[in-house]
Amino acid sequence: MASPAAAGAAGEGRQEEEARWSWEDDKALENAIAAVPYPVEEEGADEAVAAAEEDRWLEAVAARMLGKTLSQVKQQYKCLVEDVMAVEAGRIPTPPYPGDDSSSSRATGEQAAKNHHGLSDRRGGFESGGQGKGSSKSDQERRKGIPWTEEEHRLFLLGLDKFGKGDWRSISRNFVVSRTPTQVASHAQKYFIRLNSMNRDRRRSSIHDITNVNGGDVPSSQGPITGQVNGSPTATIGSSMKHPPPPNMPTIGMYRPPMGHPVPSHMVSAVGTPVMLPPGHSPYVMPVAYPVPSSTMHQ
DNA sequence: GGCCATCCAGTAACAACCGA
DNA sequence: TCGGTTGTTACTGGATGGCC
Repeated sequence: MASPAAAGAAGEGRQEEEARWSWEDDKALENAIAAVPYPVEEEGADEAVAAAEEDRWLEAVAARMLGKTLSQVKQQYKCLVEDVMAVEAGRIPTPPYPGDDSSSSRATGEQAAKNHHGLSDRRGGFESGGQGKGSSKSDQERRKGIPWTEEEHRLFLLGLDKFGKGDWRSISRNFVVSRTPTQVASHAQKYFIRLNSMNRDRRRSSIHDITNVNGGDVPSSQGPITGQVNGSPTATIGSSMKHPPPPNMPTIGMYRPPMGHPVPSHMVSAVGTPVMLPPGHSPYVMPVAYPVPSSTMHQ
């Protein structure tokens, strides 16, 4: 690494600061990005105008970043965008998802999309490994479950918020791309069962205790998967929360920049959230949420 | 319009894992 | 060791689309 002395007086401080961009800083940036609505880009808008809009947006984001300058935020944001675009272009491989042995078969958005192209069902044999109906129990050992990560569960909640209960296919395709619709449905089943039993007595902590994308706990207002939620099929996380997150604690889902905008639509995952990894990890991308270009979305 | 095939979501049962 | 939690699988029934 270049020494601060060699870097020159002007640049060294900045570079040092950037080198110290911590996980907490990333988290703060994520929240800031989520909190500040991205300017709506009008069709046919001048590029200069769009750039100015983005500058203003970045200023607003930077204003929320205590201890970081505008240039630092811009720099970090730029890195973020470049990393994500690099991954999208295939220049950076998506890292294997932790604990997911099968990620090799569905780690990428392309493969995930392929898996979900009407072949995701057991009839279509999406599990090329062959544990569908075709293979008997005796033939194939029962597949060990891959625990859902907190991140996946949050994405699941976001998908639930966006598509509502029942559209597991869309949730799988656009949010939890590392899971099949069947898996999402199964997870949802457990989730709602858990929610239902929450009121009685909570015994052991569970990933299903996370009922919003901020990781907070919300009194159960969800109906069981077997019934509708308060009479509304889409009355789910976020929109229907009894205790919506305060303005200064934006949910990831709130960050929904307009589709097609070059920066946000690339730097964020399909869930509309910047994907963050701890410093030192390269790409700001986790296979679970990336990439799902809008053009590949169906339905 | 009726029939058929396919897709898809929901559900129950099962097995593995884990904590008290 | 036992019971709770979780993920997977098998099965069922409704919805949808194509064909006659």
